[in-house]
Amino acid sequence: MARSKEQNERMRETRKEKIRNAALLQFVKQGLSATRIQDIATEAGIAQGLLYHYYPSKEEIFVDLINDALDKTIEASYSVRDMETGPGEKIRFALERLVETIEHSQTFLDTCRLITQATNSTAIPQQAQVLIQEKRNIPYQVIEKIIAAGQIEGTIVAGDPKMLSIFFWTSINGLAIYYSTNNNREVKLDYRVIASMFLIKNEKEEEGEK
Amino acid sequence: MARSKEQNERMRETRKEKIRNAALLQFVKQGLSATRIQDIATEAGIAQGLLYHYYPSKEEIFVDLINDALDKTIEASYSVRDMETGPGEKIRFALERLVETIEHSQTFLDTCRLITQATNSTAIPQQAQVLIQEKRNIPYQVIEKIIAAGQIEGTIVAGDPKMLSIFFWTSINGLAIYYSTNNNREVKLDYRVIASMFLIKNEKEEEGEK
DNA sequence: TGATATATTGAATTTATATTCAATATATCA
DNA sequence: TGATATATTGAATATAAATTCAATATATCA
Repeated sequence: MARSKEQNERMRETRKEKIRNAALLQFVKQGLSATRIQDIATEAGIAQGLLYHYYPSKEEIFVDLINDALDKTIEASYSVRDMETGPGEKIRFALERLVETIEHSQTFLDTCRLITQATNSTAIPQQAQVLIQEKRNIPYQVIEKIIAAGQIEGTIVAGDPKMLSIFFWTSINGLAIYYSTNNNREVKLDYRVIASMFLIKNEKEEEGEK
Repeated sequence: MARSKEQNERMRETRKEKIRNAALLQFVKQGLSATRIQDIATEAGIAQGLLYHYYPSKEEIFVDLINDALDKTIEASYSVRDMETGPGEKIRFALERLVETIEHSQTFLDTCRLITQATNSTAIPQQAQVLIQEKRNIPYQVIEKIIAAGQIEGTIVAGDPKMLSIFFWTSINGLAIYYSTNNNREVKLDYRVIASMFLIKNEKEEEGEK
């Protein structure tokens, strides 16, 4: 016998992650189809042959990445849902954090780009399509419920919660997509502009700003 | 001599347009790289060989399509700029029309998707990259100016006009991208939700709605 | 240290797609 | 109608990328 089983497993997983990171970079820049195995291998600093010891194809890497990306957005929406505050404050806080994240986290932008890319293409693996089908709507549903609760609470504007949830996520996603190619450091984003679509204006707070 | 020159030119242009339409459909569904010449030819109902009589490559078609798409969005923003109303009303009207168009025009959704795809990929022809560089920001600048004028007029909220213009277009684009794969007919979109990010609330109008 | 399992490479092969091209069809005008 | 230019096809060829594989390197444990 040579190496211990667990040690091997760990090394293997580390290397796979290195490959996934390299692939993510390339997929986000070029898209799945335009990315060649060679591109991923070069980015990861390995020979293309080695890649096949870890993944049978670039499509399999894509499936792993899409799964991770979808889980991340679902987790983020759950952490908002589980906050110990009222629904209005949840929406305010979530938008504040999301806008901040768009400005500062390249990983978040990559995640948004990958999901948008996958959602808008039929040229992706069957497995990825299934994952999107299963998971994509969860964040929309989570926000929809918070908005409905906020309307009862009296802190969120009237209107179909489904529609408001669509506006919530499409604004954030549109912004992330834009920022991923225009890292516009001259402009500081104010999340309260987006928040004003959802939150009923509080007279006192408005006074405070002036 | 066989056929008249002009007649030939017209026929040629008609056929080229048929090919462009087929290519647009495929590019929007699969992206540039995943679309094969054969896909476009089949969609257009011709043999692949014939395609080369009209375009030297799929990349050339893509450049034509991107140019058209960019010109369309620029034209749309100019028509808003040239309206005979105050800036606040321009923004309100533009959003009303844009949301309506998202709900009803597949062509508009395709245009948004194509531009987003091109803007978010380095795997597109050099020429397309140049066109995007040159033309992409024009609609942002047009809306920025209207917003700045609206702030002076007193109908548009305070805040960096550049930032507000980014929120304007990224919200619309995010919505269009979402709608192009989720033609959610159960939900009727209300443009006033987006408008509330930009327009100062008019007490009288609000009363009217209740 | 040597036996063994796994990692790693890059060239050889396979497969997919783009591109060319010879053959044929069709439309127009004299 | 026949001469001519252009349209059209699909098979032949070229090109690019994916995949395999034999050769070699490296790490671990007895």
